Amino acid sequence: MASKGEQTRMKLMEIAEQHILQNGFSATSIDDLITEAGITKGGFFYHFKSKHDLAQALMRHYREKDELLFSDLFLRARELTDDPLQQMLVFVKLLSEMMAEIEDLHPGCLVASFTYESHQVNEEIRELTAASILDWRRLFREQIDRINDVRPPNIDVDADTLADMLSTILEGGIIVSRAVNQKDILVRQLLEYRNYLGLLYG
Amino acid sequence: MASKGEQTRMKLMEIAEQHILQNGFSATSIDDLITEAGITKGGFFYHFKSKHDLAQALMRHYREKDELLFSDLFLRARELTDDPLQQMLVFVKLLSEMMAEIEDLHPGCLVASFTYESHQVNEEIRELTAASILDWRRLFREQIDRINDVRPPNIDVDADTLADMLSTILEGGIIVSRAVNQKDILVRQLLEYRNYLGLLYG
DNA sequence: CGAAAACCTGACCCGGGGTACAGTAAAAAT
DNA sequence: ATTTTTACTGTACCCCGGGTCAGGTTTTCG
Repeated sequence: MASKGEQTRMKLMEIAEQHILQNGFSATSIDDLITEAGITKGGFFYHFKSKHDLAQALMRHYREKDELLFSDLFLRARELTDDPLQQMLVFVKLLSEMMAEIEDLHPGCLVASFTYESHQVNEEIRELTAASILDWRRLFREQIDRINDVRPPNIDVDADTLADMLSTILEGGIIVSRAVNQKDILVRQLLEYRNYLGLLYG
Repeated sequence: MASKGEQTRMKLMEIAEQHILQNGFSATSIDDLITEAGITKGGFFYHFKSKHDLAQALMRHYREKDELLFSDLFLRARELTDDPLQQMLVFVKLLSEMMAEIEDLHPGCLVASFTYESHQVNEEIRELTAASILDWRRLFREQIDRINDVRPPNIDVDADTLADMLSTILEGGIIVSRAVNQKDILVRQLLEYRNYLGLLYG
């Protein structure tokens, strides 16, 4: 089991994620975090040597977490069907269901948070946000290549662009959903991506 | 011509927009703005009664500006063709070209900035961000309705969702472009929306 | 049991941020 | 030309945030 220190560290990271998604990185004060975590300033700086250090740890952690999540959803999709297109359609469906099931508040993404505060974070964090997006591109693109191996698309599209489109709709859908305070918009947008794939390969 | 006060006010708003898009609202200090504008703190508070007041003025201004811009692009599209679908395709094309032409830095959107700092801004600003998105929905939806009047789509899609998809791709495309530092991604994503429309009504 | 390592406390520093306001210069109005 | 309005300047205030540090407590492990 996790040591006491690891638990506190994790707790801080979870609290920080929520704060950053609602308030942004700059407006997330260490005071807020430690108050909610029930520790003191010294305790915070025992775990993280600075606020940026926390942000880096956060990005690293959620990059891994997303990789695992997406891989898992693909695995589940591949158990249901052998057709790459169907697998992709199931993947997006599962993803949309996950998004719908986030109970409290709206879904958010640290990549977007840090991107809109890019001048407030250091180079390592910017690299991590870029790396996350490129992870997703690679993962989605692999599946799209598999689809293309089975049957060509009805019109000529760039595989990377089609892969990025899913990230784009995720990030954009989150913003539009939150801006108008309607959670179902994100789900609908993801399903619209499915429609596009259907027409492209149907 | 604009009075001296109006000019300074505008200058402050322009500087503030850039700062907010790069650093976020919370990290945008009044000191930064007045230094760049060449005035002092007192001068700032002559024009805006608070930082939030500036943010509200900004959102109001850019909501109007976007409305005008989008309307203008539609007008230009309607001069080129009478077919509603072609008009929409031209509109998106013009929009993508505009985005490509922003010389310095990457495109950004205040709606996204404020959305990811929603707990840092007041209710009026949140209402203005929602109103902006709903403006776009109405504008895009009107055009989609015209397309549907001419010919039905090949698959059943919700007109509002299809309208929101353009906002989604815009917002998402901005984030993905900025995150990986490749401006052409946004353009490609917008063109992908065109492809979708093409397949949907082709 | 005892020592070493891990974990945390709480007071303090320092710079910066938003705000207020009294006074001043420049522009506009009469 | 004089008054009035507009557009500021300069300064002082207070709080808040990131970060430091010397020491205290709790775990872990031999």
